[in-house]
Amino acid sequence: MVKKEKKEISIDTEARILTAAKNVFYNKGLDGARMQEIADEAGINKALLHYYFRTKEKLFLAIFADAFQNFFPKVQETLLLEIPFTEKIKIFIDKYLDILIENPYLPGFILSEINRNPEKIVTDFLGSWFRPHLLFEQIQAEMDQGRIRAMDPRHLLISIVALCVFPFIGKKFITYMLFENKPKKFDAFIKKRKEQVTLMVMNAIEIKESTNQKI
Amino acid sequence: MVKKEKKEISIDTEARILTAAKNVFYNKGLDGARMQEIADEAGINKALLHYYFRTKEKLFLAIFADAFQNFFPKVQETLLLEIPFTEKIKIFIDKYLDILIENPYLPGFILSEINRNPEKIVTDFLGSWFRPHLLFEQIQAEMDQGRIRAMDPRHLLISIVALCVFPFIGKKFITYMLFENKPKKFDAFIKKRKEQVTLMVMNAIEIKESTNQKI
DNA sequence: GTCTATATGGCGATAGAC
DNA sequence: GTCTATCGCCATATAGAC
Repeated sequence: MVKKEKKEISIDTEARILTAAKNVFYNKGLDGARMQEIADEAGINKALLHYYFRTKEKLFLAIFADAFQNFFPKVQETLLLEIPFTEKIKIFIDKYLDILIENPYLPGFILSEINRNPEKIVTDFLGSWFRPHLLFEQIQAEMDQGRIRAMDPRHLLISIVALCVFPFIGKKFITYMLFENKPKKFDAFIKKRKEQVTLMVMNAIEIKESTNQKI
Repeated sequence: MVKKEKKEISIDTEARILTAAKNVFYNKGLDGARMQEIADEAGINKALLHYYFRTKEKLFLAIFADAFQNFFPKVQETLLLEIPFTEKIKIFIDKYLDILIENPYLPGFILSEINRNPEKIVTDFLGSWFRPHLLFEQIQAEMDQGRIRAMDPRHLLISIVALCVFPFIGKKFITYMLFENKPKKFDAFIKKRKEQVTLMVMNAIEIKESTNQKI
């Protein structure tokens, strides 16, 4: 099963471990993953795993931290740009979906781990720099000036994230149920999703003069 | 920790086991759950667990099947009603969110288990009766008759589900980040979400005569 | 049905040769 | 750095008394 070809010099064992661990942890989660399986997939043995990363927990943390730090900063980046609000939303959706397309299983992984113990995740990874209220203040200002529909800013944020991220969280199931279990069909579907989400969000924040809005 | 008061006649051990198992499996997942913890929470011991449900796997399946069968039929029910389309959507969102409010951790539980092995879940639980194309046909008919905006029906379905279900999937994290870790604030927020989601979806399917829609 | 005690196996982790 | 062999624990599961 595992290709065994002996290497003259093992150049990047650590990299291969990380790749293998990523695969296994993403699919099985911390509890479901087995060090043996990671070792197999990396083409080495368990002992060597422990030589590089002393414990399973530490190996997992390396994977999680990497995933987390490659994800949230990129996402937040757009939100802090000093550009008109609707432009910002459009760019955000565009970039956010690009990131997700590149890392389709990342949200499910982060989410499942966050739900294990949110406090630890937040204090260890988010504590210092995640600033939703900066965004909320801008949204609030837009509403005060009557440029977008009045609503709880949190609804808007959650809705945007939901529309973007949900298809990936349920990717396997959705692919199975709606796309004959053919990932290519799912991917094609996702490509068209940017416009759909953008349109939906723009409609949601737009103020309709003709009707009496109830909030 | 566990209240030990000896019962004269153990009336409903099985029910207590199921309740305990549900709690533990919902929070820890199949791999993370411990039979000892379930036994403790049910106020019995491990041996008795195995007396009622021979294996951990079987106990888990009992919980999962129950969750699944209490969820999907209720959801699908509304979708098959013979009523005008926009009415249907509104009722669907209303009932769907009611179900979710009563079972906030159910979607995360089902989702994580589905992603473990989608084929098995689908063949064992969904195979026979889940009929998305019935809904899709109605959506298509509405679009053909020009009553709603033209789009891939799957985008619409996924968007509605996303808007409803996502806050619950990320409940712990969202509560922590946006509601000072106070579940009551999250609940209050969710109560207002029905209107938000309904409004958003209605705007999304509405045809605007004034503008040239690009799909 | 319910318990205590124990068997069995698997997994994370280490020892130690090379 | 990489391996083989093994330890020690913990979790599922069973045996058997009551």
